[in-house]
Amino acid sequence: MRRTRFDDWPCPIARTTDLIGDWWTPLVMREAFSGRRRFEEIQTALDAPRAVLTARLNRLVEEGMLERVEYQSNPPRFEYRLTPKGLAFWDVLAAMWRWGSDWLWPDGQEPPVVLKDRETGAIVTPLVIDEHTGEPLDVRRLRMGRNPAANPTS
Amino acid sequence: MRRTRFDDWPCPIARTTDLIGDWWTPLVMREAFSGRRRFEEIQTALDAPRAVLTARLNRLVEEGMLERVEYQSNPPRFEYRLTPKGLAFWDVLAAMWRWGSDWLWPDGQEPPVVLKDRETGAIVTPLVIDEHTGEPLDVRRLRMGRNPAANPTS
DNA sequence: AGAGTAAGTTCGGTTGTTGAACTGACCGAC
DNA sequence: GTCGGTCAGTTCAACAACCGAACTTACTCT
Repeated sequence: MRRTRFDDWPCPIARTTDLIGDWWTPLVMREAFSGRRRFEEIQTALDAPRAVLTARLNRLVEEGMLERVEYQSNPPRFEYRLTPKGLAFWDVLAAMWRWGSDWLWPDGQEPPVVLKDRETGAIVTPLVIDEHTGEPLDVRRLRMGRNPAANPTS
Repeated sequence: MRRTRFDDWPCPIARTTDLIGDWWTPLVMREAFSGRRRFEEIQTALDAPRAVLTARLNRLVEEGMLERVEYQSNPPRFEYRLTPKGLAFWDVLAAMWRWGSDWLWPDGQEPPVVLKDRETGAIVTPLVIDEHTGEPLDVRRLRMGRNPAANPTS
C-alpha cells in the first residue's frame, strides 16, 4: 500500500507531480537555485528533517536534476549541483512564484520578496505564454489532445 | 508531529508548495480544467482514494480555488467549479506540462498528449518569460531580493 | 421490490514524516 | 593528544497521512 506513484502516467502534469508532490522537494530546488549546494547549508536554511532531506536529495540525483560531486576527499564531502534538467525546472518554480505572489497574500499585502535581475536590478515578473503566438494562455481555448508525433511505445 | 506546513512562510514558492505538495492536488486541478466537476467523475478519472479526494476538494474550496455549488437539492448534490484564483493556477500547471514534456520522457520519445487550441487546433507550447522584457528567464541573472513595496506586516 | 447513482464516511493496515539523538571521519586550538 | 567543532549523513520511536475496500444515506428508475 505504497503512496500511489504517478511517474508512469501518460500525462506530463502527473509525472511532474510525482516529483514536486514530494513534500519539501520544490524548496530544496529553490535552495539549489539560490546557490546553496551543501547538505548542511540546505538543511539549516530550510530546517527540514535530515532524513527527509537525504531522501529528497537522493531522489533528485536519481532523476538527474542534481549532481552529487565530491568537493574534498578526506573526509569525503559532497555537494549538489544543478544539471541542465534541474536548471530547466526553474520555469516551474517561477510560475509558482508568480501565482503565489498574485494570490497567496491577503488583500492589500504583498510578499516580502521579489525576483530581480542581478545586473539591472529590475523586478522580474514571470508570465506563461504560448511560445508560438507569444500570447498569454487562454484557459477556455485550451484542450488536451493526442500527440500526432508520439511514439506508440511511449 | 504534524507534517510541516509552509503556508505562512514569506516565500511565494513555499506557500504554493504547501498547496500542490499535497499528493493528488495538481491532478485534481487538472481534472477541473478538463471540465470535470463532480466527485464521482473526478474520482473515476483519477482512481484516487475517496477519502483523499474528499480532503483535497475541501482544501481547494477553503483556499478559494474551487467553489462547491449545489446542482440539485433532493438529494443534495454538489459540483466543484473553478474560481478566478483557480483559473489563474492553470499557468502553474502549464509550466509543469512544458517541463514534464521536455524532460520526463526517454530519449526519442514524446508524451502521448499535447495541448491544443480548441479553435485553430494548433499545438500550444507553454513558455515562461519576464512580463516586462518579454524574454525567457535567464536563471543565472536572477536573484531573490526584498520587495520595496511590501507592507511591513506581511 | 430491487438495482443503480451520487457523494461522501468509516475502517484497519501500511507507508511516510518528524524531532532528536547518534555516528564517523576529519580539523584546529590549547 | 585530547577537546570541541564541522560535515554528511543514519537510526529511532511516535505520530500523521494514505491506501483499498466496504459501508451509508437518500434518492430515482425499471
